[in-house]
Amino acid sequence: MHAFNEQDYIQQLSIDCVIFGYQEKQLKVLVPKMNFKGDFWALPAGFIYQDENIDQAARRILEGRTGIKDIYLEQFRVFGDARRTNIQVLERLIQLNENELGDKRFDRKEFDWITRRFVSIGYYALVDISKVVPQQSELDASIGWYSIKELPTMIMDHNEMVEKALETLRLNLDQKLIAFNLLPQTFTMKELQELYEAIFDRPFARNNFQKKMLELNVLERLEKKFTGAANKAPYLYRFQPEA
Amino acid sequence: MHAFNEQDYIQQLSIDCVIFGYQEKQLKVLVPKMNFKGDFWALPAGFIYQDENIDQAARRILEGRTGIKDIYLEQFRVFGDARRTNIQVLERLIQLNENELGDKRFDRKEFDWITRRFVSIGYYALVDISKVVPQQSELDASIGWYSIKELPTMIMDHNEMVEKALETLRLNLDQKLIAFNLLPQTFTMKELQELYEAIFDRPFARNNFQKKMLELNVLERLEKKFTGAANKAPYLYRFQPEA
DNA sequence: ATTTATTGTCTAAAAAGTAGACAATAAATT
DNA sequence: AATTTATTGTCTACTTTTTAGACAATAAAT
Repeated sequence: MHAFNEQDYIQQLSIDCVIFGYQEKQLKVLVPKMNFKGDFWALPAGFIYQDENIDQAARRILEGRTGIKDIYLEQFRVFGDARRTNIQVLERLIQLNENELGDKRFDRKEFDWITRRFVSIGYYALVDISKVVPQQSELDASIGWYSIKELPTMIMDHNEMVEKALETLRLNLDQKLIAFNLLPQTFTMKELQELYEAIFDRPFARNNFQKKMLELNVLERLEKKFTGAANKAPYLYRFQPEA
Repeated sequence: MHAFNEQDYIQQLSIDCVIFGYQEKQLKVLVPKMNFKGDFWALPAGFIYQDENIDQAARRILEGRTGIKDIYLEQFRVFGDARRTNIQVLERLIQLNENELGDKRFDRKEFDWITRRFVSIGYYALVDISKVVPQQSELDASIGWYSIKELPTMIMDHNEMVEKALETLRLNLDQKLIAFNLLPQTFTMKELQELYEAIFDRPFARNNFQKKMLELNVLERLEKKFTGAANKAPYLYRFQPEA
């Protein structure tokens, strides 16, 4: 672990990540809760090293929280309001944690660095939850998957960020075949449909959904799945990269 | 004019603008040429004041080059390669202009500031060329509208930026009715169609194009236009904000 | 008054999307 | 082992949208 050294990073520029996952028929977002008194939820975030591409930085941050190397990710927007700063959050945090902090108080230099106005590049990522081993950082009290419909109130503009990320995800889904990144390698047509329904928050017609997906010619049908349920076993499909 | 003071700006973060216009049935981009020996074309760009929203900064830069206050603009992407720096460009520029520069040589501090790695937020803007009075800055030898098909080779990654901007513009056109920003207040259906053809670089069927546009219910038909041509005079249309 | 070039719009044909129906089938039940 | 059950896979008819062709309307030129 490196000591924090502001010179290593680009100043006043950060990356915030909306990490989407899919579980229990719900679209979820990975949100750490900070290890302080008071309810401080914040999206996984980080800074950019001087010698690092911004996409690399996003990957580093994502890997740090999910343990996964190869993650589908995409820029979706820059948040650059002039009053966008951590200072109110940090002051409230310090106030609530005065006793506990003791000599662990923030270093003055670091405090100044981090309380300036920040421009943040928003990335969203799509991951297969079953592959994720959420990595708690030292600053986290916990880290968990929250349904998009029951997100905690996060610091700053992080809730708005999730909204914008979801908006972009929906638009991109119509053009790119990226939903598969949220599923295990093999899945049934029903599971795929339920995923779409979770993302778009609306039902799809089963027969037509299947037709549409198969017409894309990117799904490979495998041997049957034996679910153990009292009915016909559905096929398993696999996303077929490059026919 | 303020003296350059690095403290006023966010460091290592810039804004580059792709300003689209439409003229002579071609989609064009406003590109200044730098006032130095050698061919240095660079997109209109600038930095962000500490107390300024990034969108405001983009507007300021745009107004400075076009003289127009109300401009349609949109973020389209962040360019953040680790090796993204002005230094090669500036070194070549200084080399080519050694004699001319004389004591006008760059201030050391300013040079250091500007040659660091930069992350740049790309904005594209849509303007009615007839309203634009291109504003040459002191650094410009000229500023002109270049057809998207005959762009000069610009510094750094600016040509790639234009490509990405056009890509985003095309995608957005399918969803938002923003093409009108490129036209004068009134226009004929044919002019609108030719604009779309210039943007998408493909023909549209006249009858169906007209039907589609009218079905959007955002065009107000005005009195006829008298073109002076030997044929039926077409209607003039106007974009109708909010029915 | 006639010709010309282009615009505005109608309609038919093709394609895409939507909805209903039913056969197939794996497991559970009898 | 036959029957029942729940769900999957697919077919087809219907609807809507898109595309293509055709033609009347008309302002200026002849």
